[in-house]
Amino acid sequence: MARRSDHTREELETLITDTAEQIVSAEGFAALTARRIAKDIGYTPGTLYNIFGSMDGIYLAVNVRTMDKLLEALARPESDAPNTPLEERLRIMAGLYMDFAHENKALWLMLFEYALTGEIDLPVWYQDKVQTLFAPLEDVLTPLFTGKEHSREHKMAARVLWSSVHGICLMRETGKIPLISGETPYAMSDYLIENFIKGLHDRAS
Amino acid sequence: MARRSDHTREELETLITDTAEQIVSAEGFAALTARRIAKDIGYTPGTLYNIFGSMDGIYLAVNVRTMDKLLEALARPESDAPNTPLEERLRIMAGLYMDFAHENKALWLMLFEYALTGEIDLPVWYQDKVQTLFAPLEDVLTPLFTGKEHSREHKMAARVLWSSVHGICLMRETGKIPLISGETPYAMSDYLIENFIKGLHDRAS
DNA sequence: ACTATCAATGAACGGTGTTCAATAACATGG
DNA sequence: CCATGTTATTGAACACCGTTCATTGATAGT
Repeated sequence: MARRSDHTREELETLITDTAEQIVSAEGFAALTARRIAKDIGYTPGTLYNIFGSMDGIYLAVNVRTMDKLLEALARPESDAPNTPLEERLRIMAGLYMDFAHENKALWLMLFEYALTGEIDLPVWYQDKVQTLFAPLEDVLTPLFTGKEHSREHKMAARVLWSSVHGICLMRETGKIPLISGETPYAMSDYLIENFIKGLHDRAS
Repeated sequence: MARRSDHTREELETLITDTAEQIVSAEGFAALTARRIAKDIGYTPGTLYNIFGSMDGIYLAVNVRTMDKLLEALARPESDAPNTPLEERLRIMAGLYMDFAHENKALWLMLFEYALTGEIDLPVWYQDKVQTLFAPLEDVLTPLFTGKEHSREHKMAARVLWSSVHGICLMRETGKIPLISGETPYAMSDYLIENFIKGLHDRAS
């Protein structure tokens, strides 16, 4: 039996989450099992259930961490240089998103595999976390939507753009919806942003 | 033992696919197991493996059928009325897509759950089937891209629009990426199409 | 040192996809 | 009509899965 005070409850939480994250990164979501995590940390599955209640709890913990990393990636300074045109800021941000998804493929896919699989409602704190993902995009779009009467449209534009880039990203990472030969997802997202923003400007004038 | 000539091999194929489709429709992808299908059709799991080799084969068979039904739905006459402006045709088609996803939620989700889960490459005939899904959208966009030099852009526009509507649709059906309160996915897709097409027209002029 | 607490265990349960020797239903030739 | 060969079908078995829970044993308090 493992020494009872080898780790505090908090230490175990992060130890389990760390290990889970590493397994997914290296071998994909399918390799993430209770027995595997337990083996890697030198405990037994029961301990995972003391801490997280179920595998779902572990999935959520890993996903929250992935969202944090994603938010960090989107805040990279390139997109914050002053005097950068709005459209280019958007292109950079979309690029950062796609880069992140590509470099953290398994973790990024897990974000949505799990969301799709689960039939039960996600906890509110998790939903709130998801909401925060839109903030960087909304910030970039702010100049286009001054005035309170455009608040709804502002939110909508952010979500529409987000969904769209996400859809393109899914094409690339799953490889199931085939890209056009020779066409990069970056070109596709640029094309989308270019025309969508052009349309938005038309409205303003 | 079931009478050996109760069903031909072909009959068994469709019988299994039918049953699998029905189980997913009624109870979701998670309820689709080999033993369950076998029980429903009065055979044993082994028979499924004689016919489809593995559960993957059954997943693919169901998905192909779903894609066929989707293609059929997208070809509904509403979108073919003459003198309909291109933008409205697009809005209708996006609406038909979202309607289909909503009315066949479990089957539609299965299309992507499976694609995400599987690590192995999909068979070519399946990839070809996926390709056909873009055709209706490409057809609608044809007037915007006359001339051979725009062939690539034509394909790209279709895929970008498709991915985008798909992303919005995912928001709605999974409920994980929250929609704005009071904003329908239809409004979002309309907003996307309106501005994207406006941008495309700018280019032309 | 004794005791009460409780983290950790490991066996067990009912499920999964999958394999494969045995079987039984059929088709065929004598 | 029977014997034989073929093969679809079976069901037990394997290695896994998430999850539960009585038992155990390390710890902390007295």
